[in-house]
Amino acid sequence: MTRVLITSALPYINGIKHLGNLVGSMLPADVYARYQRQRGREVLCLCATDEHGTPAELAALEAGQSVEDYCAEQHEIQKEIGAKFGLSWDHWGRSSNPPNHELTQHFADKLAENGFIEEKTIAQVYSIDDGRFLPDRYIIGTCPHCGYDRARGDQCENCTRVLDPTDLVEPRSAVSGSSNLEVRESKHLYLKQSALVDELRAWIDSKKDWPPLVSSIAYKWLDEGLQDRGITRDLKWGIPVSHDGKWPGFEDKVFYVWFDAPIEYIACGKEWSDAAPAGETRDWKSWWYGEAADDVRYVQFMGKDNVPFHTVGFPATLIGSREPWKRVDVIKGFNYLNYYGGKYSTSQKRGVFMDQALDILPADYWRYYLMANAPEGSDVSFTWDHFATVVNKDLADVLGNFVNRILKFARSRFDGKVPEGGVPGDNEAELEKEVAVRLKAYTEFLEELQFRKAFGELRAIWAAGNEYLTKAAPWAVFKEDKDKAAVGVRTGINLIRLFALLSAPVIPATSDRLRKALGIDTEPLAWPSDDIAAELSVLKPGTPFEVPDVMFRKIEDDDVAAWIERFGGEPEQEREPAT
RNA sequence: CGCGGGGUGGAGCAGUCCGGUAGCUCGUCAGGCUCAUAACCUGAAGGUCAGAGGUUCAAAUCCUCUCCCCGCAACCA
Repeated sequence: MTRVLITSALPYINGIKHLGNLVGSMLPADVYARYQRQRGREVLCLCATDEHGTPAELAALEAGQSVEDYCAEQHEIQKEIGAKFGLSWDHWGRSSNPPNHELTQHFADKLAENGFIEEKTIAQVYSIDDGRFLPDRYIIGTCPHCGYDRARGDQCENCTRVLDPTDLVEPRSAVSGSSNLEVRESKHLYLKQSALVDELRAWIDSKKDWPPLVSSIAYKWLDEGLQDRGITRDLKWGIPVSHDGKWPGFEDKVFYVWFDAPIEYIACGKEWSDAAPAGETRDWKSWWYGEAADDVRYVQFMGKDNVPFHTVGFPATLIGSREPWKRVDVIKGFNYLNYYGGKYSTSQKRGVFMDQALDILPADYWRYYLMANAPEGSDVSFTWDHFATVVNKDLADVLGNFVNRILKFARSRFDGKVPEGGVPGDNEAELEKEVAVRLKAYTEFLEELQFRKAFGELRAIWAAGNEYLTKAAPWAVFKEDKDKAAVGVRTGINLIRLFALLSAPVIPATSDRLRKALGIDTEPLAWPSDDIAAELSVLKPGTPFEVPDVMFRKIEDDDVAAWIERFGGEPEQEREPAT
């Protein structure tokens, strides 16, 4: 049987992620993993914190902690929030853990053996007062073109011109503000991506089924000519370049975060193996290496900003190792979720972060909204109005209310048990037909990773339940034909079971509640067969059920107003004067 | 000419690869039902598919040009 290996772009350690990060990588990876598990496939879903790099060091500095303590703490915080969101990864790793050290150094060694590593000496800005080399963006000064006094060393945000740090007038450190800077020579390792262009192109050419967003970004990089890429940095926190007597002279350097972060996908597998409970054997290498991994289908999820590193950078590392490491089969890239058309901004208190979201409403509200409106085709704007509309209509009115209306009626007229009597007729046949068609489409869309369309079908299946109930109208036929009413109610309750199964990948907690109400929460969570008639008669007459509390509460106008107040909404627009 | 994505009824989107009377959700209006979270079901109104030109019996869909929005532009992750 095919095994499915799933990784999500690693969230950076620097603080709690916002909803854009969530919907672009971790959440779809989880939804897909849950779906595949439910299909009975063997799934390994991995994620980890990406902990190296300058921002981590600076965040630790600001927090007054050592970078080790800071990362350890943030790792746990993100773990907890991920769990609360129902993210069901099989292992939650750290790019700073020993397996990644070993593997990253291993890849560097292999690349060097195969002639893909080159040493170059480059000039970099060093801040004497900060005691560190500064990446371009951490140097600020006056733009020589437009005079903007807070231009960054890589680009002026005001006039958008690309800059070199040495272009800046009166440059200073963005860390301390110190202008005590100097240019120092520093020796670095470069990955000769240029030597791997043909192999990369041949590999990408073979991926006919990649989404346009992904292949176009990949080809763009290849077409523009791949530059060799520095894979080391002058930092203290990271994976040491010098090891086991290799790379003398690099004792003060670590690998660049973008070199070691994707390798953590593999190392995370090893962490997962190492963490196996007593009595359980986990073989990470069978997922990642050689012929043993031939039956593995590897799917990666990420935002579009990450695509180049996964289509070009990381594959170059794997190819250049000349070892048979598993390469990705399908990359699912996402556009951005914006907040009211603008970027999320922590400093301006605009946007919603994962912890705040859960503070407002349970995870399933967010999971459904985000996946049903995932930024697949283009960037998408989050607005509270839209969020409220989707939650109210789809979750509360269509799904939640369906559950409520059928169970309450069944409780008052049929004694809290699935009623017996009667045989399915035309209404049921029509329902089964529609559900069969939509289930097929839903399943195909999930396989194809087309989430918006998939959850459009799921919604339509929920709506078909209401449509059916209106036609069957058990409340109307109850007095003169109790058997007919029994068929309607029995079918309705079985629809709830079906909804619970089909909805589990996206709203797992709700699915649990529904299955608990029907007393089937201890059964394994399977995917329904295409025999809908059979699926709708699984719960036999006499089966007891409970009426759960309201499944989804409605979002009121007052809520929306309060959230806009709290998080910031649409920026005040200049109204055109009515002339 | 830096690269990519997008511009479809009031809002959000599908359809564009493989041309053939413009589809979905929300909103609006009307009707039905009254089991249910003022819910659900049915029907209707509303679009010259950013603009211009071209190919064709026929274009949202192919070609050319223009305009607008968003992202990226690789020592930021």
